[in-house]
Amino acid sequence: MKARATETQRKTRIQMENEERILDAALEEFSAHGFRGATIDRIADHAGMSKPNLLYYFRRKQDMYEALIARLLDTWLEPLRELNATGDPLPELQSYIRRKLEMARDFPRESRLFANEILQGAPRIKRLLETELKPLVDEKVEVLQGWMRDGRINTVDARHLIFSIWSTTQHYADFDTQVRVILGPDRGSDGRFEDAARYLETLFLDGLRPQNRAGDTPRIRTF
Amino acid sequence: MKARATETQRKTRIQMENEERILDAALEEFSAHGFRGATIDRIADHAGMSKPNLLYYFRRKQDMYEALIARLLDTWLEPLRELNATGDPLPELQSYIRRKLEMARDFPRESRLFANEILQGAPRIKRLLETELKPLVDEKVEVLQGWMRDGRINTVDARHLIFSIWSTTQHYADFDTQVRVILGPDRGSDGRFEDAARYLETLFLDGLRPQNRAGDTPRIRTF
DNA sequence: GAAAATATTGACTGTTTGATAAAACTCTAG
DNA sequence: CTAGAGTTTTATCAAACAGTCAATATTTTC
Repeated sequence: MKARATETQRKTRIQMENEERILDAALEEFSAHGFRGATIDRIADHAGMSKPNLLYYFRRKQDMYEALIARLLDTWLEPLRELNATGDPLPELQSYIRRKLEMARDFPRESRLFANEILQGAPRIKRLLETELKPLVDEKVEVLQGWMRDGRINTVDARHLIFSIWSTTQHYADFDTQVRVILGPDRGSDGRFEDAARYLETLFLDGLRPQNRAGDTPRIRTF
Repeated sequence: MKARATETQRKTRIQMENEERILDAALEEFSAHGFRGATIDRIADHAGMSKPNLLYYFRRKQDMYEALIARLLDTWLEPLRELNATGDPLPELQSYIRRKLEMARDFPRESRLFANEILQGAPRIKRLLETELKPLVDEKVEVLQGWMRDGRINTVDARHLIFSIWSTTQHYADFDTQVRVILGPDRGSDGRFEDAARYLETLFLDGLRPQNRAGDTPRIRTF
């Protein structure tokens, strides 16, 4: 057996296939039960593989978890990275929100994995948050504050603005169960996310105060 | 020994004290690790009590969990219950947001316990959500829609509005670790929550679009 | 203050869990 | 085809785990 750790990139077909299957199963379990709540047995089961066989590819439970976290964080920050300082502020923010919402729709397990980790105090990724997440946020906060100074968006606390975009969008992945209970079965997943996108657009652009700007047609009461 | 389950309410001093200590320790563990990740040993440790002694008061792990959930949900829904149909819409919503934010500040462990449960698919409280949470939300959605019909608040999807209030406020409890990393140590807990309250007020009332309503003084560019 | 009710403990059980060792099997490059 | 690398399985282990039980200690009640 060759040491897989040292020989970077020399991976068998079987190795690639199995690691993929394992990580998918691990994502399922970790995102549903957290690190401590997930078990190697269940992950192996879910991957259709014996436990020792799984442990041949990932020697420790934590190795799977770390592999998942590593590939996650990069994808996770991509939408924020794309926030373009030279673009128009409102459309930029709108498409940031849309991209985050799409990630919640398309990668709910990843979102829940991340939520689980933070919820439990981020013991395994706090360092990463400080070195990867914080600098990126600081950079984008500068961009937002520039827009505010120029009067191109309302003046608010930029960091809290980012928090509110994260929380509102990720809510649809992390609290999916609750969302379904409240919304009922009428509208499928696509409908839910369309409604959410429409709502969030209004919230972030205009808020809840009744809109009576110049140029608006007066609201008509229907009885 | 008398059966404690049948004789409702006849509780010893020691019983009340110990159940309190146990539930506090259980809250600590469950909120940090989820149901499966928490262990009776650690809860007993944290409560300064032997495991068999703890199990004398709560025969099964699940009993502690259910006791916590039961007392939680009622408190949790109180702010929404207080939303007053006959009040002024914007102040009513503002104080709902403020109350939710105060709960995130004062009961972060409860918030995380709830988040953990939902995150894991709410296997133990889905029924409760349907019988307690949904009807209340439906009732308040009516109130919000009434306000919208009367043009007293902007017209949006009322259910998603509620989601956004839940997610933005609970974020400060559930994602506390991440929030601290981003905000740094400069501002203490009180400052964080003051800033959050101020920001959320602006977001929900006015959104991000630059405010140029009649009566506003024109923004002055400073170079 | 003694009997009855309640509370606590130590020793234990069966099971699950993370992890290892070595034998057996399978694939693939030459 | 075959030798060796790569893969899978069987058997196993010690620790952690949920939960039980009977014996002991403490508190409450009369």
